[in-house]
Amino acid sequence: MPVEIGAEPEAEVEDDSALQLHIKFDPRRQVSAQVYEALKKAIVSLQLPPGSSISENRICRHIGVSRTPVREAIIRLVEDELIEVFPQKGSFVAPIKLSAVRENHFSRKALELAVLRRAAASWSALHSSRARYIVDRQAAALGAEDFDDFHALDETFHRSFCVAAELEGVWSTIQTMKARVDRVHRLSAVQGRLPKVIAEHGAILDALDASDCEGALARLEYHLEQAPTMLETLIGKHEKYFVD
Amino acid sequence: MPVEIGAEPEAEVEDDSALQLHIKFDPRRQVSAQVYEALKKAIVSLQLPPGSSISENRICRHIGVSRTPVREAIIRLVEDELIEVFPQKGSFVAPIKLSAVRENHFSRKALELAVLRRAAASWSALHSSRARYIVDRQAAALGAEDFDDFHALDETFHRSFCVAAELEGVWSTIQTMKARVDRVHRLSAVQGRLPKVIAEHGAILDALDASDCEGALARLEYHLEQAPTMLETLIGKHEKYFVD
DNA sequence: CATTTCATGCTTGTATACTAGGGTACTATG
DNA sequence: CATAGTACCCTAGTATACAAGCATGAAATG
Repeated sequence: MPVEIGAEPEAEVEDDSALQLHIKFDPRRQVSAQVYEALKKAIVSLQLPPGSSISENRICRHIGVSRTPVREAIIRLVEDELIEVFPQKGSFVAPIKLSAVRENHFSRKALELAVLRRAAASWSALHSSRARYIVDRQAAALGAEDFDDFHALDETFHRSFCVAAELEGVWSTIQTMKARVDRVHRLSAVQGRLPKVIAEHGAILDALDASDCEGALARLEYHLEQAPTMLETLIGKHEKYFVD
Repeated sequence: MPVEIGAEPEAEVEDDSALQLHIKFDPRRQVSAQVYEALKKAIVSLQLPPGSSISENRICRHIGVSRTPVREAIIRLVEDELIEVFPQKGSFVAPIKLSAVRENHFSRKALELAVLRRAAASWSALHSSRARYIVDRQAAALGAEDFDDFHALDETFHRSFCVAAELEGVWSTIQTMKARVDRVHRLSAVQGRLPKVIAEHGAILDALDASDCEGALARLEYHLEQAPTMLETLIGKHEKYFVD
């Protein structure tokens, strides 16, 4: 049963404060889509930690819309395995399931490696310069301590391999699995690993530019393997967030 | 329009006849989930061919529920890329998008091969006997010309590798991509390929039983490559189902 | 004081009403 | 006859109302 995992049992106060879903509504777009994006962003960024109550009523009152678009956003987030709904009891941000993290990491690695193998076959100077530009901007974001931008550029970098392989649709699949493990990455972001990320990205591009396909694959695999290595320490520090 | 006063139900050319969604409702389960399953089955089996109108009103009248659960089912099917919604115009069964078929096939192959590599490492006699039992039942289904059962057992067979690899959660990812290409498989089911499917399944198991991991991978890749080879002829025969 | 019972307020699930926009067929006008 | 306008109906998007299940706690009973 989803007993509240609230780190603060004494926090009787409406945790509406945690609901800083700063939505600036664009009336031309669907409300449900905008709610979905705002909630997903808040969950993945751990602004809404695992176990948080996602009451349809609270949210729709908070942002000033009816329950229907909120419900539709929640349905999509359940599909993403980021929210769990218990009928007649409540909806909650899903805990980080270790088996799911393991399996999604496995899938993501398999897909990205397969994509990279194909991208390497048609790698060009244009692809290289575009990717290096992304890495440069990522370094700038790190210097400016703009971590949201850093993560956004990280996605752009990995996506660029899908573009080079002319398999851009595969990226959406990777992204779905990435979203299911990204909360772990956010937890590990404080460990000072970010400079290494930039170096590893550059190393992959070096191998691609040298037409060293196998080397690029090895370096990407190494890069992707870094996150799980520190999983145990993370579990210890944030035990409340995990299950299994 | 030539509106006759007589309101004969049969006077309508409504393709309601195509909506043979025989749902026997289980009141204990959510209506929306049951509608989702029924619609998905009808779409994947081509009972609702690409381009069919999925009017929320028609469907909810047809099965006797309100629009809400139908809407929620449609939302999930949009996520599956099986339905396209055009606001203020209508919702329709998505056409088979060639680029998406190509990319989902790529992803599925990458994932299944990665899973099989791990399954081979822990392959046992028990895994083998279970899988061979599935193939046997598949042969029986083919003999009985029970193609629905055949396809269900086909899924079970491929899933068994995920079970053996202890990556059962990966199956749901594979299944999502499989659903996006399964309509093509249904079109090709008439080509008399089904006996070959059984033989190829057996060949994979033979390699696994012989601890020939690379051989098993090659045979699975061959097996998965069979569907796309006949894609061009299918496009010719059912041109209006495809785009791109 | 302990235990049972019931009232109340929460939750999500479902039904229905309303809004705004697009498509089409008919009509009026030139 | 041709064309432009208009009215109607259909669509999905959103809002609101109602139903049913669960949790909590207070009150009544032993």
